[in-house]
Amino acid sequence: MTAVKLDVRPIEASLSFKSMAHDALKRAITSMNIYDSNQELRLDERQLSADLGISRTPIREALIRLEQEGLVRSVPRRGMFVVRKTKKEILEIITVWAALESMAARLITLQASDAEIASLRALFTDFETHEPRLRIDEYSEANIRFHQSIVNLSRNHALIDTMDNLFIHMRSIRRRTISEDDRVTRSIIDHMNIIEALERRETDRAERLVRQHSLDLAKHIEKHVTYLE
Amino acid sequence: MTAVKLDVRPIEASLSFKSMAHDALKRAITSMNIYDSNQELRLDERQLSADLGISRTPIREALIRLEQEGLVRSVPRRGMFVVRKTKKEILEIITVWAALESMAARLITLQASDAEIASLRALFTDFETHEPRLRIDEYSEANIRFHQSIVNLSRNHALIDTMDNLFIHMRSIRRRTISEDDRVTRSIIDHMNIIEALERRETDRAERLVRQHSLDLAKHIEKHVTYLE
DNA sequence: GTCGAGTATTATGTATACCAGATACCAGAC
DNA sequence: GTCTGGTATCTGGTATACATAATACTCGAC
Repeated sequence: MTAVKLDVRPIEASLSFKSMAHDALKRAITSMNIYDSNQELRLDERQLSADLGISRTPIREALIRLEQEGLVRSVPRRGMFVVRKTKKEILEIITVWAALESMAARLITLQASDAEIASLRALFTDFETHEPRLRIDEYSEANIRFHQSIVNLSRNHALIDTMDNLFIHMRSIRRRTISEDDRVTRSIIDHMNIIEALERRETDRAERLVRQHSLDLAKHIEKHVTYLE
Repeated sequence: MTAVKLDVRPIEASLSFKSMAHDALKRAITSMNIYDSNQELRLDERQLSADLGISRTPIREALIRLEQEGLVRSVPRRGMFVVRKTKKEILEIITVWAALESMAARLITLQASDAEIASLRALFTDFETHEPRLRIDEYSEANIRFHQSIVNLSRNHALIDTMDNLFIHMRSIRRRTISEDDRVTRSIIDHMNIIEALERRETDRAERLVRQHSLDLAKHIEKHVTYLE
């Protein structure tokens, strides 16, 4: 007697309240524009508990994860506060970003397939015929996808995970700065140069271009961004 | 009537059970040699609760932080397990390490004072007259301090924090590999070259040397380390 | 009206209770 | 003896209770 083999998949086991609360809070925090107001943004555990319909325990556990991710800060006996990054901190993050993404570029020239590199170019084909400045939101999204693709193509999970964490703090900034000055044109030129270097497997040049592209953003923010303290 | 100004410091407010449990567990995990046994290393919350003399709540919160740091992994409804990094994961971490430390070297050439750079050289003066291979433990510590100093001199807190996290997983590896082959001699030569480049403010060369030094460690581990799965 | 001490209230930190899933154990069928 | 299914126990996930620090409020002195 032999048992029938049913084609079933494992049940999604990660629906814990803790992780759901984490996702919900993360989304809520990243989508709110924390730099508009100047008030201290305290998170009331009981309030969140009521809003999400679960007890404080999983919410506290979610908040601790958010704290490690740098989205909130715990002040003992006072509560959790949404973190507002200072300009200095943003610049530091971009510097780390530059280090990691330029390493990703190195790895791509050494390990990625031609097809994978070609997929980067595909992200911008839409904008060859249309003026990107007229479709700034779309371009901004393509821009973000470009940078994430570079990281992902590195095939280095430690690097990908570390960048994900930094990315949280950068997304809003990138979207905001892309519409300033003539950064769109500059950005496209940079990207095309980077792709070219990757295609030609010019390891050092690809690394340098990616690093410089990020550090240029840092310079721009340092000089022009005023809404950070 | 004017109030007297007493010279008092803020009371250490971070003596929460949560943070104490975090420290205790972190120390316990990093000091145990997780690669000696092959068993699954599960952490029993109630056991820890009894051992530390506090309730499960702060222990769970400490474990969540450890999970974010990559020291333990939570399996839903099963518990927390001490993470054993695979060889592949260690190599990935070293690659990220290389990216960050080489960026730190860049920053040092651009921003650090001569005195700060000189302090790096001082770490090794003890070993100029004495044969380092005979004092391998001391040299290993100096070696670790050297790398940490480079990171710290970058003055970039985002970078420092990120590296701290990676460092947890590297300390045991570095100590173990330093005694193999003739890596000590190689290591000293590399370090001296790095310091020289920093002193001369040769940004690109310093960056390249630091990166290569780390990637060489990766190559060595890839080729010779067998105790990682 | 302003300041300050004392009190009430609120919210976090911790402990405990409870529930449901996971594991271990046991008994019966074959 | 081996396998299957049932049952007890254990353990993590969540809810709740409680204690103490932090805050808001009140009221009286001046």
